[in-house]
Amino acid sequence: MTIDQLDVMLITLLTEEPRIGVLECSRRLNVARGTVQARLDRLAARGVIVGHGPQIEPAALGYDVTAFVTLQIRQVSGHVPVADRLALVPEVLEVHTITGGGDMLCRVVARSNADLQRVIDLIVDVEGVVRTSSVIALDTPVPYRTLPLVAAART
Amino acid sequence: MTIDQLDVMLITLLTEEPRIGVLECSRRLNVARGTVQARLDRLAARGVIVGHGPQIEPAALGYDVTAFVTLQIRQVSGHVPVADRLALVPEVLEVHTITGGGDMLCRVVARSNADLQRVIDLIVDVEGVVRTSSVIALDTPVPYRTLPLVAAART
DNA sequence: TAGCGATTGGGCAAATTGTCCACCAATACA
DNA sequence: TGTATTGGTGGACAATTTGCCCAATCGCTA
Repeated sequence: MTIDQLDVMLITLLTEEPRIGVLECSRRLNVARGTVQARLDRLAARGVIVGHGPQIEPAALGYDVTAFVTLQIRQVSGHVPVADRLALVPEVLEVHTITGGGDMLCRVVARSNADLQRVIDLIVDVEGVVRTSSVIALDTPVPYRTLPLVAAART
Repeated sequence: MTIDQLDVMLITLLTEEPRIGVLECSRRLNVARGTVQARLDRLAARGVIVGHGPQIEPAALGYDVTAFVTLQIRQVSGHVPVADRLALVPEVLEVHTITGGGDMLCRVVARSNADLQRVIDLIVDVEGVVRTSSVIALDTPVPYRTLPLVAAART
């Protein structure tokens, strides 16, 4: 939870140029290689870095349409079975339970607006879903990022 | 845009075990090393894989609260200047322009509910923002993922 | 049938990794 | 005050991996 300047620089460096290895990092940051390795191990152990996997762009796969779908669910059986079934839909990228008028919020993608209808129909058909309300993301002026947050979190 | 079985297996493998290199991938998938390299280059060139950077968990940095904030903005000057100023707030992780009653949707994080108020105040203070409406994410039964989508997109 | 893109299997030098070690400085603690 | 503990440094080593080259083969299509 405590992040210092070196951690921030390390994360920033790896975010901007993921291909460079530990050795190159240590050269760029003017520290010993062992230090970089230790820092990365520590960040991973603390759960700050949860993975290094490839980041996929759905639009490049033809899924140009992103939408946020708010669900109202039948409260009786709880939200877990609903979430489990939503997870079976590939186009559902994430699901949250939320406060406010709705019960759940899903991010979904689709190949087109017509295809979005199909995806929404899949969601509506999920047992326990009473009603849905969708908004389409027209543009994404700020794509998902965490670097500014990391910088702000430094001690 | 055309993804085949091998691409899917490669992305899956790298997502699950990002540390393994190209050579190890080729061994696991029973293909030549050059093939794996060529596939990765192609996926990157096509924009399917947009990065390999470390994935950061905001909660591990103390940002336990996630919220979605819908904004109504003064339409006159457009949304670009608003988005630019929102981008200056580290706790704003992403911004979309949307259809429906609201004009923009932001994902924000904060250290606590009280801290969320501070972040929302920062957003309200942005020039052009007329009104905000927030929902807090209580739980995330399906965290962000793209693997099922990748599998579904295969030819 | 000829051409073309993709894949294969191999080879090579250079770079990187994983894993040790001893040593030093700062800090916390009894 | 003396003593662990922690984090960093700099170096060493073998083993592995990378980047880059090549010629041959395969499947498909014009």
